[in-house]
Amino acid sequence: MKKRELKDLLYEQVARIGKAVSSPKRLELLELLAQGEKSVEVLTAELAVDVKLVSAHLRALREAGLVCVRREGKFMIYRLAAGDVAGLWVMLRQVAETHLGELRTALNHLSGDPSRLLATSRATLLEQARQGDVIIIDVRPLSEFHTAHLPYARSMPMAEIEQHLLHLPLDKEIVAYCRGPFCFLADDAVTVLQSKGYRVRKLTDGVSEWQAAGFPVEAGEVAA
Amino acid sequence: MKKRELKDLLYEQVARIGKAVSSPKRLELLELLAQGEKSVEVLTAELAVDVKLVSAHLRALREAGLVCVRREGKFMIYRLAAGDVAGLWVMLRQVAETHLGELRTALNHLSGDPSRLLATSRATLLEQARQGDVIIIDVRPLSEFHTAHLPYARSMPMAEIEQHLLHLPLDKEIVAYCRGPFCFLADDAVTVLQSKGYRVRKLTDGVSEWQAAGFPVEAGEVAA
DNA sequence: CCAACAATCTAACGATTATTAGAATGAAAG
DNA sequence: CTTTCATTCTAATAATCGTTAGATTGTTGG
Repeated sequence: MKKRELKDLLYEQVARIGKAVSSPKRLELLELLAQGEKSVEVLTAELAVDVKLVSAHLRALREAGLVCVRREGKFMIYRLAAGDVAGLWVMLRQVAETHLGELRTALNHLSGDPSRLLATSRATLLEQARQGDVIIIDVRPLSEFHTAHLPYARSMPMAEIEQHLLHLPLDKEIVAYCRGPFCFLADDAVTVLQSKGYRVRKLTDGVSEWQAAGFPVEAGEVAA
Repeated sequence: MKKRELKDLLYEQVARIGKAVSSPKRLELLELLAQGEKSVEVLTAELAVDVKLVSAHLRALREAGLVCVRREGKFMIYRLAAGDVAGLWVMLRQVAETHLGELRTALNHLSGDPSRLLATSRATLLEQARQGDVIIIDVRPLSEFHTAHLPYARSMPMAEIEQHLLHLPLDKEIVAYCRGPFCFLADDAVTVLQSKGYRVRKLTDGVSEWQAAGFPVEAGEVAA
C-alpha cells in the first residue's frame, strides 16, 4: 500500500469521530449520556424531537464507537463507550467557548446577572464544602446523582425541589450545579432559592467538567 | 427567547467545531499546523492536493476559529489559533484509537515489526535523555524543531539525515520522533539508522502528544 | 396467539458539503 | 505599468447528511 493511501485511511478514521460530534443533537445526546446511562425514551423526552431521529443519531454515535447499547426488557439503554468520551465533549465545548465569540455572548446572555454565577475556584469550593461552610446541591434527577456526583454534594432534584427546602438551612451559602454550562436546571434552582431568601450561586461545572479539571467525584449510594 | 431555541443555539456553536474536525484533510492540516505556522504553499505540498482545495479547507478552519492567518509578502501564513487546538487534535486521535478497532489495526500495520517502537514510559525516557543514556533525535524539518521540541532533543531532519550521521555515536541508544503517530518520518529514520547498525526505536509521540501528557517542551534556539 | 409498546430499519426529500474549474485579488519584481 | 506568483472567491456538480414518514422487529402482558 502506498504511503498516501495509508495516511488518508488514518485521518479518515479520526474524521469519523469528528463527524459524530458535528451535529448539535448528537452533542446533546453525548452530554446527557455523560450524566449516566439512559433509555431512548428518556433521551427523546430531553431532546424534544422525534424518536426516529434520536434513534438515527444514536446509530451514528454507535457506529463511531462513542456509545454502546444493551437491551433491558422493552427498553434499549445507551451509555458512553468510555470515560474519555465525556472528556472529548468537555474539550470540544471549551475550545468552542475560547474560539467562538458568539458562544460566549450567548452563554453570558443565559445567566443574566453574572452575580448568579460562582466565582470561587474549584479547590476553594471543595475545601469550603468539606468544612461545611457551603452546601453543594445537585439538582439533576436522582439517577444521575447516583451515577456520579461532586464530593459532599446533596441530591436535590429540581423536579421536587420544594419538598427539600425544609432541610436546607437559610444561614448557609448554597452552591447549585447540574449537567454543565449548557444546562438550565441550576439556573432555575438559583432563581427559586433566591426568591426564598437563600444566598445561592450556580457552579457552571457539571460532573464531567469537574472530572476533566482533575478533581475527584463520588459515585454509588444506591439508597433511595 | 425560549429555552429550547437557546439550547439549540449553544449546541450548534459547539457543532461548528465538530464540523471543522469532521474532514480528514482538515485534520491533517491541523496536525501540520500544530508543528508550527506554515504557508498555504507548504501545506499544499504536504497534503498533495490542489491549492484551491487546501484554501477552501483553511477557510472552514478559519470560520470555526481554529486557525488564524497573517500575510507575509505574497504568502499567507497560517497558524493554530491557540494551544488547546493541538490538544483537541490529540484527544480526537486518542478517542479514535480507543474506540475504532480499524484504526488500531491500521496503525499496527504501519510500523510492521512492533520492536521498532519505543516501549519505555515518557518519564523514564526523559530521565535517560537527561543522563545522556539515550539520544533523542527530532527528524522533522528544522523550522518545526525551532517552534517546539522535546527536551534534550537534537534536530536531525529526515531530508538531510545522511549528513548528520557522522555526529551520531554508534554505541548509544537512539530514539527518533516526528509529528506523531500518523507521521512516517521517524519510521523512515528507524529504517535508515537500523541499516547502519544503530540501536534505534521510534517514539510515537509528537510534540503535541508529549505536551498533552503533561510533559514540558522546549522552544526557540533560532540558531541555524 | 394477539395487542401494546419501544425502538429500529427502509426509503425519500431537501439541505449541506467536498471537490473541481475559472475568474479575480493583492503583493512583488521587472 | 505589466507580468508573475500565491492565494482567494464564485459558480457548478456530485456525494453525503438531517429529517420525516411508513413498515418492521422484538418484547411484554393478557
